[in-house]
Amino acid sequence: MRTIPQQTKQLTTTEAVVLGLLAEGERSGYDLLKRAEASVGHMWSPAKSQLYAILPRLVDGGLARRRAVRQRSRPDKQVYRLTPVGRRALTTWLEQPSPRSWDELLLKIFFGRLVPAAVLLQQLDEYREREEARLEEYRTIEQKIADDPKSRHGYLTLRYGLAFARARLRWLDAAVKELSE
Amino acid sequence: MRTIPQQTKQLTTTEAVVLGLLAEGERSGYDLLKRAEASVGHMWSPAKSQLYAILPRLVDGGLARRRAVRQRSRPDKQVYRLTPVGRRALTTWLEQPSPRSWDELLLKIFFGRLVPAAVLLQQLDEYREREEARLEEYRTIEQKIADDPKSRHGYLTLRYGLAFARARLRWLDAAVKELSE
DNA sequence: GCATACATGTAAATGGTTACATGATTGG
DNA sequence: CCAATCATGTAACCATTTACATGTATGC
Repeated sequence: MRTIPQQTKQLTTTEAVVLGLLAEGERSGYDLLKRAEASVGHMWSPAKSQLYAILPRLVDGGLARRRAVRQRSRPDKQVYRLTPVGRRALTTWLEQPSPRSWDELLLKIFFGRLVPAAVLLQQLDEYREREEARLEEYRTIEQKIADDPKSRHGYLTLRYGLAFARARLRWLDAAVKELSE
Repeated sequence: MRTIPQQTKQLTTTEAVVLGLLAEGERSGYDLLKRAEASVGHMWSPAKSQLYAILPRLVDGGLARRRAVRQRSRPDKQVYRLTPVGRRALTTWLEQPSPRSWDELLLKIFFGRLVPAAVLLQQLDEYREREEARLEEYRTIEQKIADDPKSRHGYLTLRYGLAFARARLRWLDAAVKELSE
């Protein structure tokens, strides 16, 4: 049995996003920046310098392959393509439980077509619990400060928290429903 | 005319938060960590090491003063208090237009009692425009991908964006109303 | 006897942003 | 002629996190 080269180290969010975009097909750094801007960029957008730093790293790690493309009327470019190892790293990232933040959860949903719906449902479920706990916490705080005129400003931000915890739970419900079909 | 010592450099968000908490009164690093956890921590919470790094910097910059407190049954501690310069730096930060993120906007509201309501209303107003633009953008995208089965996952995250842009606008309305009284 | 709260820090790594640098081609 | 697009990077800086380090006092 041969051992498959493994990325032991965890992907950073930015790396995962780059892999996710690369999963659509062969792309140059410039392409990736444009694509990101128009889609996933609303959730996560790397700086140019960071992107160009990451791409060679992915190649070194065996997650992507580079190919030089000659062009006449444009500057030559390097295009990158996912390797099977890279694709595996991406799905592993997608499967990895307990997203650390909403952004991460959303990214996993965004790139979720690469993975069975059950994986996403699990991610959503885990987050639901956290969100419910948070809502509970906010409600406790609310009862403490609701009518205290001194905490007017704090109360405003708390109301933001309450509204958003509830909205997130509603979205989670809808997402679970949608992905269960 | 004497020149007042000025912090020319912008405060980082974490520094602003520390100043904000210090505005409540004299506190030790340990106190600040506890306080943050229970209140502003839901929006912004610095690591321990960062807090302990920032406090001496504030003293160096003339924004805070340090005082050693001897204790019998507890380890001795250092408590920090805002100087007038520090308070000024904080209100300048609060007044500074165009918050770069929601987090920053929320923090400014949270510490907003230190500043006339008009300042906050201006901040809210600026953000409203941005949020309306964003909602517009999302709606444009929605029309493009709504019925494309290939963008099911992207559509889910877009719906998150739409729901939240709308929720933010509702919150902005409520906040403006509340602060206009 | 052990966990927790009190109290403060250092060292190292990392992940990311901003600014700088260059240059060809296309379209108005 | 000028602006925008295509194309790729380096250098410097920064804010922040994680891990390490130490020690007392209180309450169960």
